[in-house]
Amino acid sequence: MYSFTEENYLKTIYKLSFKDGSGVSTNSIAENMETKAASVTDMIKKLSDKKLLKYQKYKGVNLTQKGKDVALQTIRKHRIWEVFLHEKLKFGWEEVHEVAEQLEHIQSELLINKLDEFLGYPTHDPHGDPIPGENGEFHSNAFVSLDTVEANKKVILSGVINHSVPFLQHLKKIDLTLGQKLMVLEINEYDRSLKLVLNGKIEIFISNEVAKNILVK
Amino acid sequence: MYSFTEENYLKTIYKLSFKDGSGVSTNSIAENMETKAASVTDMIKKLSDKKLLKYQKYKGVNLTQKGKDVALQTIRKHRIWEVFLHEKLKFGWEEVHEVAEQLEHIQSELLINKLDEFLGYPTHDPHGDPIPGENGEFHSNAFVSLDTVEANKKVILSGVINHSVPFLQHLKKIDLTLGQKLMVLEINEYDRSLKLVLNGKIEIFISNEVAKNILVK
DNA sequence: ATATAAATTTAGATTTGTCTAAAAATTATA
DNA sequence: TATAATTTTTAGACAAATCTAAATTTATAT
Repeated sequence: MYSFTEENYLKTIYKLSFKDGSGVSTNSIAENMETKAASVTDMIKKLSDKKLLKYQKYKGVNLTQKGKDVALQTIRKHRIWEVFLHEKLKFGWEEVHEVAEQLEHIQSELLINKLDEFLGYPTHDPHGDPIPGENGEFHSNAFVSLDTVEANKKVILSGVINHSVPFLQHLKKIDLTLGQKLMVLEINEYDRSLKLVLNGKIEIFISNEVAKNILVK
Repeated sequence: MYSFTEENYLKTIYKLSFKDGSGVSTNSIAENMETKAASVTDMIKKLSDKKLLKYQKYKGVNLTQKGKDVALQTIRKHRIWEVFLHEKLKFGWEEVHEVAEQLEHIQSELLINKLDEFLGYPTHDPHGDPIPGENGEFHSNAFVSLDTVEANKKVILSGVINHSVPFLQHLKKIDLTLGQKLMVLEINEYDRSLKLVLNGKIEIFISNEVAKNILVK
């Protein structure tokens, strides 16, 4: 239906429309896709012709409903594959993204629906991001970042903001994983670093930088 | 490493080298890949430049060891994915091929090895075709076609020669599946059609045309 | 308000894989 | 063996996605 490249553009524009607001700029897309602005302009014209987005010269782009649907289905496929890689094939959560970037473009409705069923209809991927439903519905999860949690409150690690491999590796190293029960024991006023208790046992320290990028509920 | 298209050419040439013998012809490749002879000539030059095959104008092609390796790894991936689709996602054996044609091009050594482990290192795909090992080793299975089996001999359905969807659907319809225990009860001299016993219970009739395309051990 | 900087688009070229039509080589046939 | 038929290759073109360099538009700063 849509090419590998078209799906990637739509996915990127969809994500940027939250970060950048409406009217996503050519340069912003180019940076995110690691390509040149001229290439983006070309592709935008193509996607505009296909009614996947609205485009006015020099004014940036906005996805149409059709464009959003394609983006959401691609994101859905990506996240379902991530769950498969993590839960069934035991990939680390820092390893799933790269392979899912390829798998998300496999074209087969049947495949993704059967995979979804096989995995027990997961609602979140291994980074805590919600998985859109078949019709694009989102279970928006009201997570808060760990640096806003008050002391002595018990929470569950439910997601990350920073998805980079080094960050995820660091969390793995200090034994922080999704679903982990934890409690903020102490907040250092000076640098807003935290002392945490994991599973009511081990105590660890984390910087504010790390806390800001962890989501809990 | 190699493109989707390059892998498909190598896979096709590899298979044709058994059917057609050495010096696989341009036309033969074109027919099998549903493309034109001129396109094949172009691609052959490219693959030859990359030392994946030996090519002499008007004389057909032969894969180099490097070319065979790529073909075998692609076939390995294809068949492992077929096992996954059939065993875990409950795809019918007539449905697995099409999706596996896409999945076989996902580039990740780690993925295919972890998937292989997850599936318990299968040796054959859902059509009974052997799965090459990581180093391209084949467990060549000495199956025989059902039309050569003598009466009253117990055998196990171990593969098919015809891989077409209609044929596989027909076998499904008459309850013949891989691993099925069966015995030839009677061979009709006139048309060489067979009466079979399945699992020592049900009796069915099959034509010689069907029997020729079933492999047993 | 005008000059300068930054962002965006256009023009023209490149790569990959494909095609059609024509030419050349090979094989089959009379 | 000469001619016909078939196969294969070449030449030239096209679509998708990309790029560089130049031109144009918009934003910013004095």
